[in-house]
Amino acid sequence: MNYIAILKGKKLAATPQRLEIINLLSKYGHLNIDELYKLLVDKFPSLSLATIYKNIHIMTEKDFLAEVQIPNKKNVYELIKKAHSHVVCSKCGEIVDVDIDTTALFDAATQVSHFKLQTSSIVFNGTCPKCA
Amino acid sequence: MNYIAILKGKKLAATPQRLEIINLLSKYGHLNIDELYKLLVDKFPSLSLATIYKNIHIMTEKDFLAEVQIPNKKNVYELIKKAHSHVVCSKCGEIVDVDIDTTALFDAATQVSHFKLQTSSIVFNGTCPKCA
DNA sequence: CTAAATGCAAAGCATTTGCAAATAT
DNA sequence: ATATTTGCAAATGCTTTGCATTTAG
Repeated sequence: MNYIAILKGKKLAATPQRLEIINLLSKYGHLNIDELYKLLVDKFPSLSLATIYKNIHIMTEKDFLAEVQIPNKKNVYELIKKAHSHVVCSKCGEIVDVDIDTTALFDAATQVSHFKLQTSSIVFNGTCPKCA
Repeated sequence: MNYIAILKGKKLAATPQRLEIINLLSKYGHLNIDELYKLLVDKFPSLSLATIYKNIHIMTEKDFLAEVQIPNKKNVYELIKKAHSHVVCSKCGEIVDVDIDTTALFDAATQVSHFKLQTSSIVFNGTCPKCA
């Protein structure tokens, strides 16, 4: 994946800080602001939290990243991918992407609410195999 | 519904502030902290935001209220009821409860993740009939 | 009467903003 | 060379905390 080209396609400068944020999200899947900061300071000792916030914000706005809200936890960020749901372990905090078919649920919610539905945010809470 | 008895059953004093918070949530369904404050100050001119925060916190802890996270909006609170999903209008912000069957989705998520799942948080985003 | 809750002010975090210096294109 | 980004410090906004006073049981 050529992240430099993607960034430029979105009119964003391919700075080392940005590329490393992307690499980390690609490697770890989901990270919150603090986790990103801790992973980044080694490489960029002068790194400012403000830079992370600004970058997360603009890359989210340009639909390159997505924010995921997990109940009772800090927001985490992930690279944009095809719509999917999340499963969270309440013991260790691990977050897993799950690609499950939500069309029936959309249909049911549409019937009950009479809304025109576009997107969904679905988070399951439970215990992962390791913690079980 | 006798809210005084419910509060006492949970070892919480039935103060006028608490009872009015409950009445408002019962009437409006979902409210955020600011909305509650604005609706409460008329009746309690000396009301402090800290009181609302403390009450929301303890009543949530005692499973009398639930916090609902809506993407890109402030958290709202509702009286505890049977598990349900939420539908939000992206134009006017209206939030509607929908009681839809999520067992198939739980099963699918369990199969994919191998987690033992307990709860889910499901929020749909779309346009309500009035705004359509 | 005593235990809990309220209201105020101060403190604590997370996030945003303004701006000068540095960097990317 | 110009526009964008970075990093710092200050500011903002939301939530929590400590404590004296008031209220509920």
